[in-house]
Amino acid sequence: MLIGEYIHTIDEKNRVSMPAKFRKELGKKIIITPGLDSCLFIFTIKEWEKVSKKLSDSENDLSFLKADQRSFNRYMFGRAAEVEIDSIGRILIPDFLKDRIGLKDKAAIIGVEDRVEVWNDKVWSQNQEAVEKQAGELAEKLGNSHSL
Amino acid sequence: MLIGEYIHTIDEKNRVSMPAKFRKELGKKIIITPGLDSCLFIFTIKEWEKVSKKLSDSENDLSFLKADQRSFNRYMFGRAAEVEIDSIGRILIPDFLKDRIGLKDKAAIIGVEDRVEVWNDKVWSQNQEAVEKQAGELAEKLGNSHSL
DNA sequence: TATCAAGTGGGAAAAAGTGGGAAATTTTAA
DNA sequence: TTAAAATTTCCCACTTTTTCCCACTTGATA
Repeated sequence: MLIGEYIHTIDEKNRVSMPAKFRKELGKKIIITPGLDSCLFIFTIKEWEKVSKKLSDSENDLSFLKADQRSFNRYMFGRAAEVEIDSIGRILIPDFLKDRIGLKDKAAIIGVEDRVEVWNDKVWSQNQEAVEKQAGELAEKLGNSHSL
Repeated sequence: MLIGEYIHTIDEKNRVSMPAKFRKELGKKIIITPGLDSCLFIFTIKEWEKVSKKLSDSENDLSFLKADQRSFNRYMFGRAAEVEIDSIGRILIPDFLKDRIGLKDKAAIIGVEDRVEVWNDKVWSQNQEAVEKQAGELAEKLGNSHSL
């Protein structure tokens, strides 16, 4: 399971070290996509196959016939990248994804069960401060809606 | 799987480089057609066969009126072109397709699972900015309909 | 203090993308 | 029908980006 928070440098070549603790589970290749909220999602190939199967949809209709589907697919596939983890554990973050979440200098790399998230470190810490305050409320809300 | 965003130059001879990452999957010949939402669709020959079968199959459940289907098929088939990828990975975009989406200088070339889309780069980025704002909603909407 | 693992930085080689000239082909006009 | 003009195709060369490899730094451990 992927857990924990790591703050790593992003260098001028757009490289970031994956935390050593994540490497085994992630394997050699990963998929990096825009996430929801201002972060990126990193999936293992296996996990991505599950996700993309669900995205590409319904049996044998042509997915491009529905406007909503087109928009969302463009967003998730069009702005995704298959990335290799290099021999010493680094990945390359494509510019278009880096720009999307305002990455520079430092990235917060977060394990969230079966995926990894990448945040601008400042945004991450602000976000956490905010969540901290509501954590109690959130737990109750979730608890009510699907019996946590 | 075709994924990712690439911004490439379109030169005075109407040539554009296919992203190197797409070339293997696309093969030597491709079909380029007008797409939906001010872009062009590029299919592999194989994928095109699937698509055209589904579009022309009267048994399918496209929820189109017949007359509409005819019009749509004229649109997709009538203005499609078979194009070769040259020895260094470039394609030629026919003028009538180029004009249709206002291509000049820079093209955004997008992998969307099993097709490639070609956009005017400005139009693409505006489009994505808009989608970005609704991504959460869209995810929930699609998530409800087929349990993302 | 020596050693090892993890993270960071940078140079050199390779690959990808871009531009343009010349040959081949097609079109146009006499 | 032929020659000139225009367009298309093929090939080469330059520039930029990416990839690969090596080395340094830091911090934890024995």
